[in-house]
Amino acid sequence: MPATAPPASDQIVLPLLTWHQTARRDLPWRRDRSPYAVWIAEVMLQQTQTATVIPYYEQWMRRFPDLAALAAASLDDVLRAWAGLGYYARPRQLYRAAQLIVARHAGQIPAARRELLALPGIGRYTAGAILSLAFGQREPVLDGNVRRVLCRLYDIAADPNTATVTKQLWTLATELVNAAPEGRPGDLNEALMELGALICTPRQPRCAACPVAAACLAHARGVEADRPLIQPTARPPHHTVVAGVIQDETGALLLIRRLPTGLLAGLWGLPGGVLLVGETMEDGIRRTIRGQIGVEVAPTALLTRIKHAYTHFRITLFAWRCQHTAGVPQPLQCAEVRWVLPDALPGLAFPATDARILQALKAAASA
DNA sequence: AACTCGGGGAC
DNA sequence: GTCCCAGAGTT
Repeated sequence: MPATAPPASDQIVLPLLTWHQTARRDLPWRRDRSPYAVWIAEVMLQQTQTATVIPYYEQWMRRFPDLAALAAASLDDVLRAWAGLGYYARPRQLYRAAQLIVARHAGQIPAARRELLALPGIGRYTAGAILSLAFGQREPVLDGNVRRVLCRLYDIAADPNTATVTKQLWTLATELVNAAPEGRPGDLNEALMELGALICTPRQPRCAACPVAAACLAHARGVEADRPLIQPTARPPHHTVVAGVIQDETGALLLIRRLPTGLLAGLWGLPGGVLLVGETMEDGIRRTIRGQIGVEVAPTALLTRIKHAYTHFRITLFAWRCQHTAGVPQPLQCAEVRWVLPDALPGLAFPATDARILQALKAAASA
């Protein structure tokens, strides 16, 4: 009997919990439901897929096994553990929050929604996840998975990212967690997310295996493939970026540390920048490096070319070997500049692009 | 409400 | 190539 009306919470909660008991994946952060473990995992999982997070999470928990270890670390340690995972405001906020928890909450992660939301990097979703998964509280979560699941179950035909629909979805998520049996709000929230990850997927949802297909309004209407409604997105701009690989006679590399705000904040990298329209790569290298660290260089040979997509633009990055011809490096448009021997590179946090250039350099040196 | 902020898995 | 992921903060 296909659904003809929006499902009642009771039609969803028990089938979902029963399904979840056997379908639930064994993920590293599910073996430890301590507030610290949940917090770290949830922040790492923000806009980041499970498979990407797993190795970072395991390494992080070895390096910073509890909140005291994180609070006692240096920001550089924290950024290095995060390097390559993206959205680098996250580790900075995690670190700041750890210090605040020590100062305000005697080192214990607070179990109150208001206090969690007051911490940097913890928004409505992450607060709900910590409160329900670690503390067993009846608080809802709404992430990308739950958003999609709810848009299908209730056949919400409007743009799901508007404020109106988002509010509606939070209300639905609240109703569902309120209908969970005593002591099961965390399981219910996890089951909703797990359903979105395993069954109610963005493309080709596995409705035949879905425990709540009978209650799903979009499925009954045959429109599950069109929920949630997607709106066309503009193509992001493209930039050409140049970077200089500058080595002195000892083999040391000239590296910069990025400013503490903005893109890739606080991470290390090669000097360089975005090419102007019509500018040659050689001119661009000389100009950007002069402005960034006040030295004159002469590009000699192209080392490698890398294509990379950021959130709002794409780049093609050309890394050139350069001769340092004049000037003492100084941090004009960066936080720091330093000559670094190859052995010391593992001690610095690099974004993915710079890590790839350094890998190419290492490969060329050993060839 | 619009914009910023990475990187990669899956198709 | 495209879509989108256990989102949060700023303007």
